[in-house]
Amino acid sequence: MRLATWNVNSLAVRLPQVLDWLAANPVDVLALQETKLVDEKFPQAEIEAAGYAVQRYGQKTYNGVALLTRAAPATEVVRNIPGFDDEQARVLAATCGGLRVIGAYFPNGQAPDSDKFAYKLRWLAALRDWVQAELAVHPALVLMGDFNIAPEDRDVHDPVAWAGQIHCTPQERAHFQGLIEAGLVDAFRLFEQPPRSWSWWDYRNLAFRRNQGLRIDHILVSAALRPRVRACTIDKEPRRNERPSDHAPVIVELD
DNA sequence: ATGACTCCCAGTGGGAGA
Repeated sequence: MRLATWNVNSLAVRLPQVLDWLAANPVDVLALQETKLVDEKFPQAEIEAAGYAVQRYGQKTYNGVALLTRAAPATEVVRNIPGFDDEQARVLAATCGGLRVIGAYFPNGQAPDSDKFAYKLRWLAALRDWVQAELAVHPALVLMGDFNIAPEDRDVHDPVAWAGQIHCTPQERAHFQGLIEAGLVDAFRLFEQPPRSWSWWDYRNLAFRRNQGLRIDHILVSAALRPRVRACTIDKEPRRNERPSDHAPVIVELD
């Protein structure tokens, strides 16, 4: 079984790339972030024609998430974090193929002294509490998405320049560790990986060509799933496309 | 270096992303 997460930075723009990618990489579950589409405008027919069932939760202009599932239907669908009042469409959870899958677009936070950062920290605290409760009910759980957190300095192309900046603050990293302490493991770090592995590269300044990026897109699996993890990789190919997303897909393979 | 690029909704610019 293979699952993947990809921040597509507008599904309206990136739909052909998503369909191409799924044809070449027929994962069982694909979590999308930053679809930037209200549900009525979601390209459901095109994706269903590619063999995937669709769960989507979007809004105009910003945010928006989806879960595409092949073969196994998604059930017990939850939108956003229960009990956390949020006008922003950031989370879809569903049960699929015996797994509890949470796809999430974590808040960016903009700057450490901003209201948006305070919202990010509140959101992260609510997510942790909810994930803990979900783990008690669903031991086989995957949390994946655009975390907007670089967990360690080795996840940052220039840790000195990024020190204390958004994605790299001690508060954000402590929240990432909180998810680990809740019983999840970073699937990417279960394996030896190429040095300077990133999942996002700035559109500006030839950052992709120079391989200057951050690893902020993650797949976390529960302890019960850890023995089943066979591989976790970042697929840089779509970042080489014309008009690419600034993020690359991350893929996990389970027995 | 208050930059750079891309997307969106707007409306001939500006916010947001990361």
